Amino acid sequence: MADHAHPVDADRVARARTRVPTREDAVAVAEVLTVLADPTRARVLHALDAVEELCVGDLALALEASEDAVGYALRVLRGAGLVSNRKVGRVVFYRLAAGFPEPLAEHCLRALTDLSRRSGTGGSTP
Amino acid sequence: MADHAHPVDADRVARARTRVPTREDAVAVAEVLTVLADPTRARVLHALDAVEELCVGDLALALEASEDAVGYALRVLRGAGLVSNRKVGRVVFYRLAAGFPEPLAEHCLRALTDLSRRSGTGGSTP
DNA sequence: GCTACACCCGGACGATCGCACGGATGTTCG
DNA sequence: CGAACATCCGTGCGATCGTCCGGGTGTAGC
Repeated sequence: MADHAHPVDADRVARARTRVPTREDAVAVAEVLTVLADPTRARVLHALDAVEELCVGDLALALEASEDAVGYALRVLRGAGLVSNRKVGRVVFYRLAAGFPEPLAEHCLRALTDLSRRSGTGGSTP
Repeated sequence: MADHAHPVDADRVARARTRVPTREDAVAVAEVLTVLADPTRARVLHALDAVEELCVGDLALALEASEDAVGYALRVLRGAGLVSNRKVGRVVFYRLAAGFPEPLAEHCLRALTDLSRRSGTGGSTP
């Protein structure tokens, strides 16, 4: 399947092979990250982390986003099992799911927020 | 601009507003995460983290991916400033960029790998 | 010089994503 | 009982993404 049969560093290739995750695993990770890699969804998670619960309308107010956008974001987050909802009357309150991907994901978000604030988006330092 | 003028929990909304990142910041984070949220790119980073340097062809061998896919992944990673390249003759060696986004990103990747291995993609805990 | 090689680049195609729009569901109030 | 409300769902559009294809650049060896 490879276009050339001449590994320059056969040793390193073999070593790398043992430490590179399976494509299957990588796809799973990518799916989780794809869910986090959206401005609206990330902000929804931050908001839900800041306060315990919020309903859809209030969430839209807090994020200054359209209710459609928030609704779609919540739909995706729910599909990924990251948030859970509690229905009280005609209002639906959302919160972070009980088994939220460890505080690690939140760590990840916060760390990257800090990072992006420091160096900007495409900034490199040659 | 909001469709309804009746916040259910005006207090929580105000509190959430102070802790939710700017949309601008969220976009920056989303861009970084989008770069990581791809099976090929994530595996490239893992491989480069495992061994010091690898050239494109060997990288394709280690990942069992087409050279085109690896080439595109490296192009994107380079554009994001996550990898740097060293040219020796006609071979180009890639490594993690000197100012790699802290080991945090790698932490994040590893943690999510572990997570995805435990519960799968859409797994809930009944 | 000329061929083979390792890699890069630009365009094209299919797939997916995020959001806006319309309609539908269940709930509260007069 | 009927109207207003908060939210959900399916559809469509514009944009972006990832990969494949063909051709190009610079180097190593004969």
